[in-house]
Amino acid sequence: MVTIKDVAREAGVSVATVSRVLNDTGYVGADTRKKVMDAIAELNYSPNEVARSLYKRESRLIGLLLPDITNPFFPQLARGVEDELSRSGFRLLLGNSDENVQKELDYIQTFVQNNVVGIISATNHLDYQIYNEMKLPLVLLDRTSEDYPAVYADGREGGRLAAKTLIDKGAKRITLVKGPAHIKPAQDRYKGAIEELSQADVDFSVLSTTSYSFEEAQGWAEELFGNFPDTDGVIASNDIVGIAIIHEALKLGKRIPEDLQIIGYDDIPQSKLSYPTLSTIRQPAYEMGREAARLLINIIKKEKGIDQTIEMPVELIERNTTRKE
Amino acid sequence: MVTIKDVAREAGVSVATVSRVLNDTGYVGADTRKKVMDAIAELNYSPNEVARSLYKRESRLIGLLLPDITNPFFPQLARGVEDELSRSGFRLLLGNSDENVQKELDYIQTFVQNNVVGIISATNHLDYQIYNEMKLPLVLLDRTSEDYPAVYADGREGGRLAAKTLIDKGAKRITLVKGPAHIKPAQDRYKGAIEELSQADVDFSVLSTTSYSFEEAQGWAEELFGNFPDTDGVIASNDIVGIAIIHEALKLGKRIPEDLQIIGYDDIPQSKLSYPTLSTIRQPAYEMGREAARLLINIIKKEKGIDQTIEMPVELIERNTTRKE
DNA sequence: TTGAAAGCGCTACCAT
DNA sequence: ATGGTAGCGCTTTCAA
Repeated sequence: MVTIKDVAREAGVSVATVSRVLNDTGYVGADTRKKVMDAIAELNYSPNEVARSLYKRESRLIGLLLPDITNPFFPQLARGVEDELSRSGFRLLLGNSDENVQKELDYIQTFVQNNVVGIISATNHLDYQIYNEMKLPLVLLDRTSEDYPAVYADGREGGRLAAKTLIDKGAKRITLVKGPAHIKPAQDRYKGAIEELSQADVDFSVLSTTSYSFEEAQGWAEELFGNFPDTDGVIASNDIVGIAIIHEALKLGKRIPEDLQIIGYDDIPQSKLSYPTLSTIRQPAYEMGREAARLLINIIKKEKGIDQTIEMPVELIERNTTRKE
Repeated sequence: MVTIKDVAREAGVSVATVSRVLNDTGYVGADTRKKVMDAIAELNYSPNEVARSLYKRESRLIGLLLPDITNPFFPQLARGVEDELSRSGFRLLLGNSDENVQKELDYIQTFVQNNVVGIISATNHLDYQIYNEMKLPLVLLDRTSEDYPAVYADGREGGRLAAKTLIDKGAKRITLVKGPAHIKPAQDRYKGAIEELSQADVDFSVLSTTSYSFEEAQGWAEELFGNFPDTDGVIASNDIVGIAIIHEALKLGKRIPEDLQIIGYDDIPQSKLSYPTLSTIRQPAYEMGREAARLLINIIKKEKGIDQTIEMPVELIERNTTRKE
């Protein structure tokens, strides 16, 4: 390992001087600078971030806490975060919490132990207690909050939009799939949809579910048609569930969208590869990730916009599981 | 920030003693140990990993380099890696390379600068030069290699299996979708399929593609039926492309699997949510991730099995895009 | 404009 | 069994 000492020796100067050119701080003579630069190039030196971090008590690392990267909504978020962050030279320490408080705490501890300079969390379970105690900048992602800066999509509006779309397109017996109770954004959508549904001249029922997972999605779909066989419009809790419902409906011989309309939520990439392609409410996941990263960087740099809360717009994507009318 | 000094003071002992109980090294009297433990609990102390890392010249961090987490095959790998790694107390520094050499180099530099104790790379572009120069333990994932320990699925066999399946089930005019040239595992599959195809009594054509992405998958599908409208069996380069092909085929009014059989590759979670559900060759992505992590940990601990190369089995998953017969 | 040296929090060696 | 302390690689005073 080549250290700052080696560079200093090679350049014939002190380590202090090398540090100065490295960080572009304080006075350094032009020729001295050149000697140092040459030595750095010669030795192919790059500074040890750990030593830096120890002295400055902050690293160039940012902690990202996700429920589960295996759920296709989150890679998009993560990618947005990473792309934006790396523009400012930050890197990502990643953790999946599985909505498990202990795992979440473990990761937060790791983050703190490694001097991360900020945290982005898309987690749903934890109460703020722990976040309050640590003094690190925190941005919540895919999550609203009174207490912390947050980036999220307008779930209430999304729910309304989903319901309104189905109503406008003539669905009369709508089934609303209610997402997991502990996931806040899922409840927002639900509420939005209920608002719209209860004011309209339609029948509607609710199917409560407890997960978004691939494994269970098919089960929800079966349950749905078991309980509400004559439904002609489904508001799915997300695209995965929506796609599972398409699948089940086709198996039962229903015509989509003639007999049954379906609208999803999220607009994950594969929703345009379903057959028929899934109409859905789009959350701009990648952009949400970027915004969260941007916000966190601002906070770190103590620039304007701190404590901001950014609500991203939601958008109807009309594909082929809703009628053209 | 509470440091080892604070604990020492609180417990009325020296920092050396605290360090000993922390690391369970050397002699510590039972009562002293208790005092220290109490002080740690009292102060809610947890050691600064950065300081540790600086002294020991190694952290508890491992670098994971992926082409693109947004491609649904990789989250599975990543999750397997993370789950296994965290059992041994390691954490993940994540980077997406986009198969871009510069990004890859940047991440490797970050890894080194942060004293990671090992690297797992699922990248395709880089020549080994850079990996050779750094002395860190490296495990290649989803990638074969003469020079490094690697975990991969048997692509050759997978390709053969895919081809054999279609042949056995009576496809006569098969189109083989060849994956991106720079992706080694894609070429292995291709070769395996060619082997089988060229020995069988079937017509076959090849469609060359340059990406696996969602965005372009539909384009490949259109091109496929444009060039080979009467094909009755498609070996897709992966599941995403396979699903796009289902989609396009249905649009063209083809019956699946009566007129057209399709077989995918990977068995990503959403392949069982397509309609019809996609028959495919399964790569055990999650397990591959775990194996890679396990292997790396062994190497780090200098245990047996170093330099191992682990070939994971591939498996035919029969769903509804192939005939039952 | 430059260098010497203290110190970031920790581990491990050498004493006792 | 315990404590003192050097040193990991770096940054930042303070002096010169």
